[in-house]
Amino acid sequence: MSWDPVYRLVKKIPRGRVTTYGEVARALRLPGGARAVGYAMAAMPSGRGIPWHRVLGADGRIRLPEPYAAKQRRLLQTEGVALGTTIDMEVYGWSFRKSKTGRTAKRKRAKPH
DNA sequence: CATCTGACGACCG
DNA sequence: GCGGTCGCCAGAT
Repeated sequence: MSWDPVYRLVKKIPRGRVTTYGEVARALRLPGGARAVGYAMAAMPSGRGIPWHRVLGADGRIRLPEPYAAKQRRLLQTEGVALGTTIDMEVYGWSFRKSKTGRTAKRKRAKPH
């Protein structure tokens, strides 16, 4: 399937920064297709250097089943992302576009790794 | 070909 | 503020 654009976009996410499925879907012109993006992640070939763990739900919550969620949390922590009940998108959130509501511009203070 | 499901998101009660 | 429902796209059965 042609999920290449999705993978490429995810790979573009800087270390220590995260994004949402909806954000990716919008960047790929897939309105409402956030689920499709999630499906793409599930079908993602492992070992491709794709930082899939940097993709979260719009609420900054991990939308993965337990086994994967734990792994994702660990990976994010390794990158210096503060993991609470929900990840602070205003701090670690990252947009593919130049600027968006907050994100890169309004970010509070990313915890120094 | 019809229907359900899913690593989502927004709306409504 | 929270929980439930509907809508979105793609794949599987």
